[in-house]
Amino acid sequence: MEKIKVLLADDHQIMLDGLKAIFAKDKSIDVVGTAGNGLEALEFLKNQSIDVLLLDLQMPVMDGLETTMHVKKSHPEVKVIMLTTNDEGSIITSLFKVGATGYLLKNASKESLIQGIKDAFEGKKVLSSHLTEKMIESLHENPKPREGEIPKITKREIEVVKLIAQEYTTQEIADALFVSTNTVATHKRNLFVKMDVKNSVGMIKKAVDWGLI
Amino acid sequence: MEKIKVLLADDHQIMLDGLKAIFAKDKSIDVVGTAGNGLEALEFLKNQSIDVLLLDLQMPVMDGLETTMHVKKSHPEVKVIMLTTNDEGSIITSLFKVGATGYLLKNASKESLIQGIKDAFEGKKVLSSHLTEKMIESLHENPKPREGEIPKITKREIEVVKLIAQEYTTQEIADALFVSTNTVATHKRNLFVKMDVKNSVGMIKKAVDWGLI
DNA sequence: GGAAAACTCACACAATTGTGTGAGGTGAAA
DNA sequence: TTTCACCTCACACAATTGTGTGAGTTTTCC
Repeated sequence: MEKIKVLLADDHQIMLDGLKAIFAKDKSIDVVGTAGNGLEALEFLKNQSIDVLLLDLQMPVMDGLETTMHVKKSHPEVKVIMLTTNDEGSIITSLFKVGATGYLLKNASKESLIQGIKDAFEGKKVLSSHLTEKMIESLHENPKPREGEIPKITKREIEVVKLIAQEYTTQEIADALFVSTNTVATHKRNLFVKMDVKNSVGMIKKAVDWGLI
Repeated sequence: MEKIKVLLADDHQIMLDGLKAIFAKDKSIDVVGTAGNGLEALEFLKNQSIDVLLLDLQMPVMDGLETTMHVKKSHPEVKVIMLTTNDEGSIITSLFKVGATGYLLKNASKESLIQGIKDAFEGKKVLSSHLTEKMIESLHENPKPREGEIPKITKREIEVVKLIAQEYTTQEIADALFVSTNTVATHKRNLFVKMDVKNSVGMIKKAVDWGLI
């Protein structure tokens, strides 16, 4: 089997040494070079092809995010794994948007680093387990706007809400449901009170929040 | 080290045998019993304590979801990993809501099954890599309602959108921004055209979609 | 330094929304 | 059988929104 060619980029020499030591023990990974910042990494790529780029997020001269953008533009086949100390959720979105393949924390175990590189090489997305945790948490936090605090919305009212969300006017809703505009107005009136909002805009926002529509 | 006590629950005997065979090779995992459905699993728990419950989602008599609820109520310390063939995103939310620790696909590798049990035992959340992929994808799909198709919304217009979303009336917006109501009306007018909507409700829905607010 | 884009405002009018109040009918639950 | 939630409707009026048209400033950018 061909070895996986890896380039390391980090502005701390100690980190580079540590990573090299870790990967030296694995016979399927070959560290073909190191770089002190993103710019150096790009230079390296001009002369030599690699499979995986292990990239520190925080670097002077050119940080991980910017480097990723450039690398994916000039060498789209290279898998980029971001290595970082922090675990801000905010950055992660833009990270994958620019084409990164993975995101690992620096305090990850040797095994997960090695596994991460192998996974990335095979085309898999790589996420620090810590991040996975976070994502799961957000998963069951979102659809929970405090169970008990959602008032009872009746079937008919939900129909009205949905039509309002589709930009129907009161008249159009009345026609669609075969009732008078007065009835629709009453439903809206009741909904405003139940949902504690001032107008249709607020209503639709809460409805989305509550998963009503 | 104490072995991890695992109970398997699946309505297919073959599956149970297969799982037992897989775990037999690992010296830190001890399969202490098997069950053909959720009810049997609950019965088992009355007499013997376990660490991890590997549970099939589709089962007669009592399915995985319901079983999880009962188990977490009577034995909250037990880690439940759901095992399933399908990968519907829809179910996964409720799964973690009722307290499941993990969610793995049946076509997962032996290694990931074993690792999953170990991770769960240590209190980590476990997600099939396949699912992780999906989550990552959704991560950078959401904020991308077709890049090019989002029209240019100006700074001022965004301010207006945000205030509308907060149920401000035109008059209130005018006061907040120190401009006349006519100006606000013009901004709204332009926004309706740009965003191709009929009224404020539609506007706020798209604004949310587009990540404007 | 000139064009284009963004922001501002006016005025008038139609359309729609939101509010207040009152009330009749129906089905399900107690 | 009586209560109660839900759905229905009326009428009137205030408030707000949405539209049409035109135009004067300021920023921004080439």
